[in-house]
Amino acid sequence: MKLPHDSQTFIMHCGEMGSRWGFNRTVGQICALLVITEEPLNADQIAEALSISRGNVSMGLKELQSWRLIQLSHKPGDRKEYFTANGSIWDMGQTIFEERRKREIDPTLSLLRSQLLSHEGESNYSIERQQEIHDLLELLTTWATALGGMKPDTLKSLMKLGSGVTKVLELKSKLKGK
Amino acid sequence: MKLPHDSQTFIMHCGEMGSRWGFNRTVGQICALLVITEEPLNADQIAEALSISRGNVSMGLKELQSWRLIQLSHKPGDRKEYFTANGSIWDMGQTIFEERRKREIDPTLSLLRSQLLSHEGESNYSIERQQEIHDLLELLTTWATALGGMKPDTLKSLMKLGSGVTKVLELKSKLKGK
DNA sequence: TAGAATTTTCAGTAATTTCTGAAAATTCAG
DNA sequence: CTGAATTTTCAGAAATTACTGAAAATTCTA
Repeated sequence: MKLPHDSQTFIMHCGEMGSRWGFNRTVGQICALLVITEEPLNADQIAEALSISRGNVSMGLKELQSWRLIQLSHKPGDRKEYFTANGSIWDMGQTIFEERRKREIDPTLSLLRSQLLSHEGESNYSIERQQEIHDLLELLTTWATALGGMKPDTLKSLMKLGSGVTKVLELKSKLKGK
Repeated sequence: MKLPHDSQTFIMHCGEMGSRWGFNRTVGQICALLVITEEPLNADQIAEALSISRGNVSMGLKELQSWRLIQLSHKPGDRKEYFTANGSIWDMGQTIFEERRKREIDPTLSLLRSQLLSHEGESNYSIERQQEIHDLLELLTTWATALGGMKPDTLKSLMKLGSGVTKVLELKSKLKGK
């Protein structure tokens, strides 16, 4: 399978960015390939398109499944497994956001909870700071969950508000004040 | 310098999480140490507290400065450089958020812009998808910039709204409708 | 300006992560 | 069941990233 030049460029870029996004080069490339390809692809096609080993593709697909970013499908009369990107770009964005929260925030939140439990009442600079981090992460998590629960369209209109949210906030606090 | 057990635990945890947060173990540890320590520390103290080499501390501090997460200070009659965490936990959170946007989103946005420019008018599945990603990232960036510009308190009250934002959104669209 | 104090750099080494390819496991049609 | 098709696993190799420590550079004092 020969890919057009711009697809190549995009896939290679995603490979290079992969590690910054929380996975490795190959996983980034496979994900990009599936996103810009309309038809489902099987592992052999992916391996050939990206010139990587069959085993590596298998591991990459497993990883992408754990991120809930790809979807498995089958073709009649073909025993191979085929894969496509899971949902719209927007859906995938939300999924990545959510998964990263789980991997990057949850473990720390859980550690801080236990730290603070076993030092209840005590008070020194270190504990106070850990408390502050805990509170920030907790707030962030609640907020992220709220956003994650929104339909893409609602979320989109919220984001389009941009800094206009401030005004809406003021409005709200005025109403509440009465 | 002997650190209390809970500080050790926290620092080691941050070291392990470091790579998920976009830097390496040592950088995570140094950052954690500075966050939970009230007094400014110099490079030798950091090296001793974490049992790492002087050179490694130097590199780590450079990295943390590039993230704008630490602040340099001096003591009268002491030529050494001392470091503290830069701002409140909340400030640091905002800084990390912003820096990560620069490192994780901006490069891709810029690549997609040029891809789309050189394929204007054309239309195939791959290009369409790249366009969608571009639009999502652009929206995200605008939104992030708006949030980044808010004072911590404003942002905090926005986040506390949680899913309540939806209601405010409805309110706004009603007002606009009139 | 000399030289002591301090920081930075970087070559070499250590540790970690990723990748390959072949063998093992699984799945499924007949 | 059998065995061919397919996927998964994983030991070892390759590539990448992180760390050390000593030498070079810088900064400051006197």
